[in-house]
Amino acid sequence: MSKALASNEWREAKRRLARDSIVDAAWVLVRDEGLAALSLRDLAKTAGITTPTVYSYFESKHAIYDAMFARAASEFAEHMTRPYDVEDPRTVLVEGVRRFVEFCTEDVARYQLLFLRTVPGFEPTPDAFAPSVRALEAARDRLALNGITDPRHLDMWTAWTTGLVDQQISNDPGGDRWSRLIDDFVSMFLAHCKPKRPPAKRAKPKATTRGVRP
Amino acid sequence: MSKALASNEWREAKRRLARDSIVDAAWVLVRDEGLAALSLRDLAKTAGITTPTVYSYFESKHAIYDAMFARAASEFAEHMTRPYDVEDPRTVLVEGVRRFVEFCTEDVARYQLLFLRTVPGFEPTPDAFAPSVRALEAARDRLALNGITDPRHLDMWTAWTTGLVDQQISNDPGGDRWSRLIDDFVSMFLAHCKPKRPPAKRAKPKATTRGVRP
DNA sequence: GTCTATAGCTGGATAGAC
DNA sequence: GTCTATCCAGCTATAGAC
Repeated sequence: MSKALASNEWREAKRRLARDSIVDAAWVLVRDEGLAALSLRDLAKTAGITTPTVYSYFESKHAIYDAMFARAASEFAEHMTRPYDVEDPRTVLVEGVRRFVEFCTEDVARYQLLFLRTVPGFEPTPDAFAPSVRALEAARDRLALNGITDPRHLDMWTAWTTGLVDQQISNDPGGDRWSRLIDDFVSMFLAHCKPKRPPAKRAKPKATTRGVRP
Repeated sequence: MSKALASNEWREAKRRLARDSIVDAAWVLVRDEGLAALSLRDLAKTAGITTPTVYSYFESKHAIYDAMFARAASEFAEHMTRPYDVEDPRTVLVEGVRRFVEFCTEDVARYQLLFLRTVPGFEPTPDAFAPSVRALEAARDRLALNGITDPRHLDMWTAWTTGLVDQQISNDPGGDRWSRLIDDFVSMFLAHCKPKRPPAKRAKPKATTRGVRP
């Protein structure tokens, strides 16, 4: 019976690999055709299979977008929570934004799927979405490291970082007209939001934010 | 001959009206079907005509998007440059952001067309685009009123205002979780960017920005 | 699971009568 | 300018043989 189990595991693994390679192909396609231009015909062709075969791995086109979203979200979480090799809290903050901008600008299609919700009727499933929440929590931690725990301040943080990326991508793609403002922005933010004295320990500074981006 | 001329003008006016009513119908449709969901069949039906008739007013679907863009852009310019009934420079600034948020949140489809460029192969023509530039210049003026003329600061301004709108629409549609942060944001911005003393007159503070949003 | 073949639909755009 | 009728391309998804 252990043999049967092993065989099952083997099957599962193979299936996962096949699914992954379809998702690979999907990303290749959307990166140079645009997110909305994804068609199952092209996808099958790029993946080296046929359309019906795609349906034996995903039950619909939305399921494919969901798998793409899941991968993007976990890449995002991984990219943002990777250890920061600096000790100064302010530098950690700056580095976090830098990573965020880097992540978004290096693959605009991924940015669109993850943050802009531009696909017609698509909503990610909670499972696919989960890693994004982790990334937001990491941002909260980086702010807390600087003594910033007010949820309003976290909202201000997500607002300007998001806007920075947005302007960089929309109005100066490939350049650094906005990304070079990061340091200035962080100074402005800390000057306004950081308590002058190390704050007395508070009971439950836990914030209940619903937003997504770091 | 003056009679012939008048007749021509009449014809032109009638044609403009017909075009306008098609654009009306297009906006009605996209507002509750989504921007990408616009189809010429539905559009014709909503406008009370047939598909070929649409083509006698617009040479392609993109031309319709362009007309929609033109209207949105001029509404935007009008909304942002309407007289500000306050005298305090800071209040003008706050009021400007308020108007911007209001404009974007009151019609998300319009916001998407104007700022998010979410329609596949569509790029607005320069004519359609022109009013947006006017709105950006107005924002620059409002900042100058506060002694802020550094182009970098204008870029920071567009970044955070954009991000504020973006977060408000994406993560709290219909609410005020981000829009209520405007005043706080403006304080932060002025504290960091406003010169402490009225600045000596500079030679050519003229900025050369390419961005779009106020 | 994988294929060939195709159903079934919707899209943008056009021909040609009136 | 406006219609009826239609073309043709693209799409998602499925039936059925192997």
